[in-house]
Amino acid sequence: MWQPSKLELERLEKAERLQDQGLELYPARITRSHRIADAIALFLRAEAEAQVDDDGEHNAEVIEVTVAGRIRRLNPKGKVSFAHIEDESGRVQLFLRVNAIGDEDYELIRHKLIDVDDFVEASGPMMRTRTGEVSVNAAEIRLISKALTPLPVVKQQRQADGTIIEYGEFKDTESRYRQRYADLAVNKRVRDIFVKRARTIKALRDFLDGEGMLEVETPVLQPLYGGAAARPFTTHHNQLHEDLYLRISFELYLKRLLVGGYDAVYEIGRDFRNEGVSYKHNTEFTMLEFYKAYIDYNGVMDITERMFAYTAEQVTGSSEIVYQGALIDLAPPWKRVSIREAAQELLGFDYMDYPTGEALYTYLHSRGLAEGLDRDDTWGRMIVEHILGNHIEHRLIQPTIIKDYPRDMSPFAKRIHGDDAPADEKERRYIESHTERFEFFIAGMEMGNAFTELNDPRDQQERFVEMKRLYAEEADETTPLDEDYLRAMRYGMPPNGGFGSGVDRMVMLLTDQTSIRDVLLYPHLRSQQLTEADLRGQFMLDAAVRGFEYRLDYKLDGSKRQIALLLPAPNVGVEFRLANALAGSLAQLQNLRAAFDGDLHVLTEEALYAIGDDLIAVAAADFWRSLR
RNA sequence: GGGCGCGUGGCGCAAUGGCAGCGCAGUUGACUUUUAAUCAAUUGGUUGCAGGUUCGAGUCCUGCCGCGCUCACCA
Repeated sequence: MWQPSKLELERLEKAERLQDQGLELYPARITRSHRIADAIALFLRAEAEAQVDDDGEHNAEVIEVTVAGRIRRLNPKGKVSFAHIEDESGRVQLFLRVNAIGDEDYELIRHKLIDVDDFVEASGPMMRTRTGEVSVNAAEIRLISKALTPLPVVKQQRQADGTIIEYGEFKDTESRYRQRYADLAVNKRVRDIFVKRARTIKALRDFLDGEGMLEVETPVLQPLYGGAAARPFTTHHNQLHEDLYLRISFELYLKRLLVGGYDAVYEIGRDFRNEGVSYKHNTEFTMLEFYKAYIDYNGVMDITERMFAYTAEQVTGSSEIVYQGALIDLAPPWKRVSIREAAQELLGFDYMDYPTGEALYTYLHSRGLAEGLDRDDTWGRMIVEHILGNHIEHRLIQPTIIKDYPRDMSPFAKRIHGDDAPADEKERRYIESHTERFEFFIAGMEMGNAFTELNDPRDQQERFVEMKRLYAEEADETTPLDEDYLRAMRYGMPPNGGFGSGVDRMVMLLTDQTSIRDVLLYPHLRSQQLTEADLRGQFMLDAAVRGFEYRLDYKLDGSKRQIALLLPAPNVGVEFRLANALAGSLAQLQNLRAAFDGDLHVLTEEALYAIGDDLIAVAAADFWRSLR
């Protein structure tokens, strides 16, 4: 239960005073006529169209408005005051003159019964103040929602060139994430990020719809998980007595739909992976996947390039974006190279010359490139995770498609299909051991993954088995073999190309953010340790639920290193002292609270001094019962 | 999970082991064109939690909690 701070108590008192004056603090209806930005635009237009008459006076049309918003700046003065209010569209100044709004309302402003952070509604004609700022010359002002907790203080100074300097910025990352509402309320640029996020997703939908793809929704709760290599979250359906998994990808469900007769489907939704978090990983994240029949991965590459360029244009106005100071051009065509070519180009060797894990490790080691590499890794993993992941990925700033992945890393991708079988032994081995898969990288970050999808059920079954054999020992739970998926494929699946991409990373790119947490409204954080205030609140809640009106408090007795719990209750008149307790140990306070429900015998106050910490809970429980 | 760093009034930050301070916000008063308004006075902190060393701990040590960065993990 809420324990008001000093600042909050002050505001509560103001709220009571306002109520005593007969004001409604939270009215149900307001009468806004214009968004703030629209009001300003109307005024500027009227001003521009104004005629200059014979006396040299401007005859601009009078723009009467009623605007509403949160007070973000308040400058109360003796007889004339100023406030800035803000709605989603923008900010406008209120010009508040005692003559115009009347003594009674003016007093509310002058003595700050209406505070910064409150929502108000103001009516009057638009005007310019002497310094030229467009303002509402308020004839009326009305409180429409009282803020009892003040927002973090952020002051802004607008420079002559329009830039805004902030003072006392709200920037503690933990507080910002835990109280995102306060972050958003105070930091306009944070609000802007999520506007762009919404636009990104809308642009992606528009694009894919335009490509003739059908948007579908597939299960989040799945009896089997698959389509990616990640540990899932497990949950349980009570009535069905069945364990279920939160999906780690949409892949297998979407491809079943191609069997069903749709030519192209896509889904934008949440995936959940029970893995570590990082600047580019969150436990739940937004995924985009599409599958389109009758194209291969080259076709997917074309769509990818156009989709990213289109989305960037819709969101930022240009397919050229700036990310962390680097100019990045998303317009097609992008550079397309195989992993093999990229390694040749950037690292100067052909990994096909080292065709086993052992040989490759030995070579990389001799080049000094083996740091962090596990010599027992498979050949394919060394190439993808180590060579690409550790030595190439971070260099790929401009959009780059890296294609043709080792087969054992790509269980849902078709083998490379060349026009002719190469005569050369090495090239033949290359084609046999690689698949038509590509990943693409922008700003040194993996942005997505795509294949020419495997549609041969016999081959697919083999791959499932192969994966199990290769990775069984290290997988905590081996990726399950999905028999139903194989059955679907046996009915006949059209040749198709598939695509998957993390939408959050795309938003990072388009909003110039370096952490995925800054593009998620509510990034996952560990639960907070209970604070004193929380626990007191819990006690009070218990009290309220049980119908007692009393206050619980405790303080440290410094000399004895003891804590005292004072439980004064009106009509009971008991002041109880628990000694030797806990000394602030929250865990023990919690036990104490839990014990209120216990069935325990009565102890006297004197006895409390004699007993150890653990028994304090017992005593507290008895005290509680004595009140009942 | 490993390494490094951080945690001090509502917010932003100080404090060679020696009286816990400053700015903003708040409170009271003044001010009829302010805009980080200004001026005067003023309230508010058991320094994340628990131990330890010390005459003395915000500061040093140990453990825990939380956050950030980084490494590992993420076919």
